[in-house]
Amino acid sequence: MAGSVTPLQPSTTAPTRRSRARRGEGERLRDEILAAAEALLIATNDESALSIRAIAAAVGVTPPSIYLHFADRTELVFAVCERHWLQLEEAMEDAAAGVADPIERIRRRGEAYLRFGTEHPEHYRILMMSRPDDTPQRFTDERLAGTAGIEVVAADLQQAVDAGLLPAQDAREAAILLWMAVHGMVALLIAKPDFPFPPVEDLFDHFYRLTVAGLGGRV
Amino acid sequence: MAGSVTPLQPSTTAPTRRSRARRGEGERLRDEILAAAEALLIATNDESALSIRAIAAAVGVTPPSIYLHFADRTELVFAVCERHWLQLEEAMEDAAAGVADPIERIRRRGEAYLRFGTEHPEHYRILMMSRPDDTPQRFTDERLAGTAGIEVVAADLQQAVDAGLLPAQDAREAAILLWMAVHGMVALLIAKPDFPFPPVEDLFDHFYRLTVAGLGGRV
DNA sequence: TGTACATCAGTGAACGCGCGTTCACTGATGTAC
DNA sequence: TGTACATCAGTGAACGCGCGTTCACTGATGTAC
Repeated sequence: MAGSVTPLQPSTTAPTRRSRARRGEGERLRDEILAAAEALLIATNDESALSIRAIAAAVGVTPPSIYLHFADRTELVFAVCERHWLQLEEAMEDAAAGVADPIERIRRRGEAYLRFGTEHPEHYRILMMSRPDDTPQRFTDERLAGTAGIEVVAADLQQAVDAGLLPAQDAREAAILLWMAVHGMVALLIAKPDFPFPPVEDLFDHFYRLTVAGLGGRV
Repeated sequence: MAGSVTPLQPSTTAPTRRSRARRGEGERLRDEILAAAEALLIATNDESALSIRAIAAAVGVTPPSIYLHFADRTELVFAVCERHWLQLEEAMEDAAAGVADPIERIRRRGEAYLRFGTEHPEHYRILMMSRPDDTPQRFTDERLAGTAGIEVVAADLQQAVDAGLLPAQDAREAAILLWMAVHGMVALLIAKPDFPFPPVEDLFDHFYRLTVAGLGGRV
């Protein structure tokens, strides 16, 4: 058909006839590559669609050009992820900002985490569900703890304990437990999208009440 | 080096000089293929190592022979998984067998689930963490619910409610929540093996106490 | 104002790889007569 | 007891694919004189 869409074709996807960057503007391509990669990831919801060739085609450039800006594919994928690391961290921070009750802060962070995961399943998959060997080395574990909000949640828990809202307990371990639990929600929702789960809101609400009660707080 | 091991080489992996099956014993190869696939999966801990060619080599047979018994690669991988589905179900059943207290039964099932996941990470990954499109159609969602123990755990929860051990609640939804939480533990332990998690036993114990308290039971 | 030259963003063609799968075949095994 | 034939477990060679990556190059852009 004449009018049918042929994706991955530069003509439709990329700025018509990309013009070569001027001297000193080499970084422009880098941004375009990242943007195209991100668009591809969102459109296909499939990390394996992020091939050097596909990205190059989407940008409207030949594959070797990618290597002008990234050492290899892994680095590129990492760079794409990095944006989303930050986005996840930010979403959690924003959600908790200005809230006085430490337990409520935790709830909001959890909600933001859940929302991020369900709204960006393939990003979440890459960040948290991919094979360890595929994960670039720079994703250090401290970084991970930070992104997952372990430290801040532990701090909030500690504050709740100090305020007498929760009984004394190992805040860090509890924070890890919460992370694992909310990760389980996100991960299963992503991996089994057709499974007849109850509505996410109900699940999260139930989960939250269960958790707070479990930690010894008043629901 | 003369003595170095070259894996995936039939000579070392497979029965020396596999003899052709006799008439009517065609099924023998099918079993050998599955066994080799499973061995490969365990040895490499990597689903992508399960290529038709690698499996054929491990069995000591040519790639096309695989198609005598499996329609395609997906079917083969599925057949490998099927064994582990059953194994997981069985492990949970065995763990709960003969225990009178419904809450204790749930705990044992959870433990068994956790152990299965940590001991067979790649199997667990395929079953529960892979992309939905990669999952063979026959993995229906009812099947999944059964394997994850949703129904039996829900029944135990209901029994606990009826016995006055827990306050009234939606048993099925609670069971799904438990599944999600324990899945979160397994999935993160698998995906982030280098992360400094507290010892698994501590985590599970903490998790169990939190859960029971959260559900309204006495810890 | 004009020209030679250096710089640098990108190209074009090719490399070798492992993969799933197909196809026409071979040759041992068993069976009918 | 012997032989022709059907069956069936497996083979060997090849297909086309998309991939990451390398290499020598081109040609527009800017700069020095």
